[in-house]
Amino acid sequence: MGVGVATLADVARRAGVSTATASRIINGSSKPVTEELRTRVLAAVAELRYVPNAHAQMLARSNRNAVGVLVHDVSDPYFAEITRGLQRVATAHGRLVIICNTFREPARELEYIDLLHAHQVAAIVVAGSGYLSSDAETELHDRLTAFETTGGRIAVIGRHSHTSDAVLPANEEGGFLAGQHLFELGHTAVGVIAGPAALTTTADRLAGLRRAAAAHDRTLRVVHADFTRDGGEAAAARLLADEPGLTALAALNDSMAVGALAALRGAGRALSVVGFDDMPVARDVTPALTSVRLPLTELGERAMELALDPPPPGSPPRIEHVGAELIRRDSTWAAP
Amino acid sequence: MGVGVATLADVARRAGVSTATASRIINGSSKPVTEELRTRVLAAVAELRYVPNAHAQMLARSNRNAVGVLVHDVSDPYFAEITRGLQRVATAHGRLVIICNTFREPARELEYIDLLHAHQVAAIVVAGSGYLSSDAETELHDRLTAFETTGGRIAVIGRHSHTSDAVLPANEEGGFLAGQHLFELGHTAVGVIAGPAALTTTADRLAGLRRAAAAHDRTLRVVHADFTRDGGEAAAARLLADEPGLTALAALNDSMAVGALAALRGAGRALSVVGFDDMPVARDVTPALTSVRLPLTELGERAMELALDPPPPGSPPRIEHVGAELIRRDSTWAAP
DNA sequence: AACGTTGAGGTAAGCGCTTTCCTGATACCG
DNA sequence: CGGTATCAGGAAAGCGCTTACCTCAACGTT
Repeated sequence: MGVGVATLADVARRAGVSTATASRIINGSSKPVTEELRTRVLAAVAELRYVPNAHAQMLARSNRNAVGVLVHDVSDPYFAEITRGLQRVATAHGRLVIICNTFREPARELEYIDLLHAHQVAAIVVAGSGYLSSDAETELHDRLTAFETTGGRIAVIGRHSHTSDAVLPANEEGGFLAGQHLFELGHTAVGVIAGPAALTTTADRLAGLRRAAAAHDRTLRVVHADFTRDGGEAAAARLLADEPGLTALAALNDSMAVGALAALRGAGRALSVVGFDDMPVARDVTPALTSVRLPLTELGERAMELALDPPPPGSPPRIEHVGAELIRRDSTWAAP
Repeated sequence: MGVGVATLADVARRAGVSTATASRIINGSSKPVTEELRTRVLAAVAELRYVPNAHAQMLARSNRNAVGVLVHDVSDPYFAEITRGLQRVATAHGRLVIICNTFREPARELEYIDLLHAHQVAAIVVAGSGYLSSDAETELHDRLTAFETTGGRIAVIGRHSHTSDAVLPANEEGGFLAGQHLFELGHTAVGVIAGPAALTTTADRLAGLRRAAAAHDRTLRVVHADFTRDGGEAAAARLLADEPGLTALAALNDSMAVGALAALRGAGRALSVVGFDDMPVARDVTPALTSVRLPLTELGERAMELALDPPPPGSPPRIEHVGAELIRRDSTWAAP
C-alpha cells in the first residue's frame, strides 16, 4: 500500500488482470467482461481506495470536460448570480466549472485565459463588462481566438463580440427605463452615479439614460464612481453638494444606489433613487429600492448553453438578448 | 498550421531542436542554453501560439499545484467573504483555486472530494458547517483521509476535526455575546431564529446564546429556519404570532435577521434584533443591524495558510481560533 | 600527446491512463 | 470434424510533457 497513490496498475495486479481490463471495468466500457473479474476489480478498487488520475485520463482521452469562467469577482452579488446560472447548466451537463476572479485587471484576464487553455477546458465563458479602450480588448481577443482555433468554445456575457457567441443584457434599454421612469415622475434635475467610464456596461446604461433624457428634453448631471457601495456613497455626497437642486438620482448599479441612500440619510435629504440590477438587498433597504432588474441567473444559463452547444460549423456567432424590467418600489416618487 | 493544438514537438521541430531543449527553454530551466537557440524556440512558440498542455505537465512532473475549496455556496455572502480570503492567499502562493459548491448536500460533497482528489490538488479546504448526524460526517472523513494518505493536505473551516488542521470561528462565544447584549439591555423574553438543527454552526451559536440565558436565569424561545432571508422572515412571523410577549429577537445569521426586520415591519412591531456575521447588508438596512462580527476573510486566509504550509510530520493537527465581536448599531435597544 | 573537464544539446524512459489491435479459446456451421 | 464466427481478455502503442543520463566537441592539464 505504501504512501504513494494507488495506480491502475496496482489495482490490476491486485485483481490479477491486465490494466486494460481494469480500465474497462472501472469506466463501464461497453466491452463485455465476466462477472467474476468485475467483482474482483471493483473489490481491489475499494481496498486500495483507488481514485483515477484525472490528468492521465485527460491526456489519454484527449477530451475536454471542464469549463472555465472568467468573472470580475464572484463575491460581488452581480457575478454571484450569473455564476449560479452558469453552474446550474454546467453541472446538469456533468461539467466541472473552474471560476477565475479577474478583479477587473486585464492582465489577470489574459493570464487566466492561458491557464484555462493549458488545462484544455472545453469552453471559456467571459462574464462582465469589456473595456472601451481597445488595447486590452485586442489582446484579449487574440488570446481567445488562439484558444478557439484549438477547438475550444467561447461565450461572452455582457460584452459585444463579433466573433464569439454572446448573451447580452439589455443595458441600454434598462438605462432608458430608469430614465423614463424618473422623467415621467416629473423630475427635471437628475443626477447619475455612473460606473467606471472605461467599461462598456457603464457606457451602455448611460446611453439609455441619455436617450430618455433627450426624449424629455433634459440633461443629466453625471459623476463616475466604481460600482461599489462606498464609492456610490461618496459620489452621491459629491453630487448633493455640487448640485443642490437635484430631485432624483440614478445609480448604475444597486450597490452604489444603496450607498447613495446612505449619503442621502446622512445629509438629511430625500431624493428619488433608482438603482440597477435588482439585487436582493434592494427590497431590504429603506426606502425599498426601485431598480432595473436584469435576469442574471438566466444570463448565466444562456451563456453556458451557448458554450456547451457547438453551433453548426461556419455559422455566424449567435447573439442572445435578455431583457430589462423596471421594478418599482418605494425609493422613487413624483417630483415636488 | 492545421486545426490541432501545437505540441512541444511541433515547436521543437520548427525551431530545429529537440523537445528536451525546447522544454528547458520554455520553462526557464537552469540548464544553460545558447542565446540563439533560445530566441529560435521562443519565436516558434509565439508563431505556433503554443500553450503547454497542463495535464501532460502535471503527469510528467507529478507535482500538485491547484487547491480545491468546498463551500456550500459561493454566492452566499458568508462564503463569498471566506472565499475571498482563501483566494488572496492562494494566489499569493501562485496556486490555482478550484471552487466547488456543495449546496449543503453531503452527497455532492463526497463527489467533489473525489473529483479534487482525481485532479491531484495539493490541498482541499472544506468550508462550512458540518453535520451533527455522524453518518455523513463519517463518510466525509473517510474520503478526506484517503486523500490525505496520498499526500494531500486538508484544512477545514468552521467544523471540528480531530485529524485535520482547522480554523474555527468563535461561534459559541459569538452566541454568548449576542445573548449577553440582549439580556443586559433588560430583555427577558427573547426569541431565537436558529439555522438548520443538523448543523454544528447552529448548535454552537445556540449553545452560546443558552449560556448567556442561563447566566441571566432566562430561557429562550427557539425556532429553526434555513439561514435564508425568506426563511428568517417566515420564522419571525411565526414567532411573533405564537409568542406575543417577545421584546427581542436573535437571528443566527444576518440574512435571517434581515428577514426578521421585514416581518417586524410587516406586523407593525418593534423588537430589538441582533444578527450574526455582520455582513455588508447589516449597515444598510433600517434600523441598522446590531450583529456579531466574524472575521470571515481572515478565516479564509488562515485556512489557506494552514493548507499550504505542511506541518512538521507527526505533529498533532493545528487548530486556530478567530474571535467574534459584537457590533452595536440601531436595531437593539433597552427593554421597555 | 594522452587525458580529464566542461558545456551544450540530444536520447529515451517514463508519468498513469485509454484503446486499438491481437490472441486463444469456445461455440456454431455445413 | 475442419473451418469460421464469437467472445473474453491481454499486449502495447501512444497522449504531451519532463528529466536523468548520455554524447560529442572544444578546452585545459601535466
